[in-house]
Amino acid sequence: MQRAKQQLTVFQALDEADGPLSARELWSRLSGTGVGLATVYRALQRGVEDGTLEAVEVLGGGVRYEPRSREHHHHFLCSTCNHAFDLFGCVEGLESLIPAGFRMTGHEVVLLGTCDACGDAA
Amino acid sequence: MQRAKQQLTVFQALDEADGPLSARELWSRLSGTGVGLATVYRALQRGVEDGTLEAVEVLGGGVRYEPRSREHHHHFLCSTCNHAFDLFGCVEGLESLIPAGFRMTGHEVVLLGTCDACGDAA
DNA sequence: CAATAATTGAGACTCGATTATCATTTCTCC
DNA sequence: GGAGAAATGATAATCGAGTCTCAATTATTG
Repeated sequence: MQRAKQQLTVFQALDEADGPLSARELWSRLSGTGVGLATVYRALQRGVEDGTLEAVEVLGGGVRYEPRSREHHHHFLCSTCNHAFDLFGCVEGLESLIPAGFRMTGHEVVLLGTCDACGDAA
Repeated sequence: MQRAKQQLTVFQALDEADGPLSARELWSRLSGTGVGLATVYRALQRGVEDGTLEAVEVLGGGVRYEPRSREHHHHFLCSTCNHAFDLFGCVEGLESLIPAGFRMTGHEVVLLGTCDACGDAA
């Protein structure tokens, strides 16, 4: 076995998610599998080390993780359920914001609002 | 006196800053004034309650605060000095990112890179 | 199957951010 | 100036996220 069984479970859960997940979110999705929180953290740490996972910080939810295989994208944070969803596409006009003398190496865009499910419920 | 003296000092420091500051950043700028960390937190909390301050989360630095009086803007986070700078202007194409059924109420844009001072030093 | 190495879950532990406590100082209003 | 209320600074207490430890389980190799 190349890789430990429980850690594989963690990676699968992340692959199936519609957005980046925090360690706790991931763990709660794995309740029932008996996977321990420590194992979730171990899997995440290892994934980041191998380069298969990426740690992203969306907003107010600490660090979340997602497979690095995904294309460049941004996130939508639902202020009701606090879940981060992947978005596709990007924005324009970033360069015009950069002050003189500054060098930009990356950018993050987060949209805030309510997701489909939470909007319906309201 | 409408407002306590030390708390005023805190508000002034925030007004003079070129970007949002965390409680610690603010406190370290006030070293020499004898203002205690607890007072910084008290001032920030009160400012948010009155609506004169806004708590913003940029990235990886926890919560930072800035006067609510500022125009709509975004931030540049220097990955070297970890300071957040205010940017002016905004981006285009946000609406096209929103998935069907989602409602957007706000957005955040953060540029990452190195600031003028840190770029020169390198 | 035996010996060995890797993985695992539970819980203790650490660390930093924030809040609460409390004795002291400073205002405010007479 | 004096009484009472608000503010202050130091520090203890709290809280959550993440890490570490360790005994038990599971895989690997022969």
